[in-house]
Amino acid sequence: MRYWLMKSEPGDVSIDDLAKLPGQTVAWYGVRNYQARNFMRDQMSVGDGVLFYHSNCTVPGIAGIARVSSTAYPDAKQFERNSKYFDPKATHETPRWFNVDVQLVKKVGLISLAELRKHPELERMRILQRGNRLSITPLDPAEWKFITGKLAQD
DNA sequence: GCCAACGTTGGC
DNA sequence: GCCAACGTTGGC
Repeated sequence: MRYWLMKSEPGDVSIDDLAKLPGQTVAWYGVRNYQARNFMRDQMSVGDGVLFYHSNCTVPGIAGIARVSSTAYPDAKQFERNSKYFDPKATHETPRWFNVDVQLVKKVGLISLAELRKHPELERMRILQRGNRLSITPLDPAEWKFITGKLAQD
């Protein structure tokens, strides 16, 4: 059992968008960074905990709790010629990009980035490090417990 | 919209 | 394999 923070731009898929999808589940397509891809492909298991993070928006922060609901499989968008995620070097025989499915567990009151920064317990989180841009980052179990137990409000 | 930080690309 | 140029991310 591992824990992850996964960024989504609410203009693309917000927590409310996720809540409306069939099964409240979304294919986490479009990751085009090898480190983030490897986390999904090599380390994620069904049931892993996910903090759903809103990035690149008015108030960035954690918007909900979710879970990994599939193992990794080839990202369909890499094969779609008219998609912005199309990759001409990817083939069905040797796909380059993978994604898991993510299912909503519950929406929480937004835990802003500013709020996260207030807690010394969280100071080692990747998301709080200067220059961090990785869209998927692992969380320590203690960080997961602190955030879901102490900061998350229904 | 700015811009610092970082990842990727491609010429050599 | 180096590294300059370029593109992207994402907070502010």
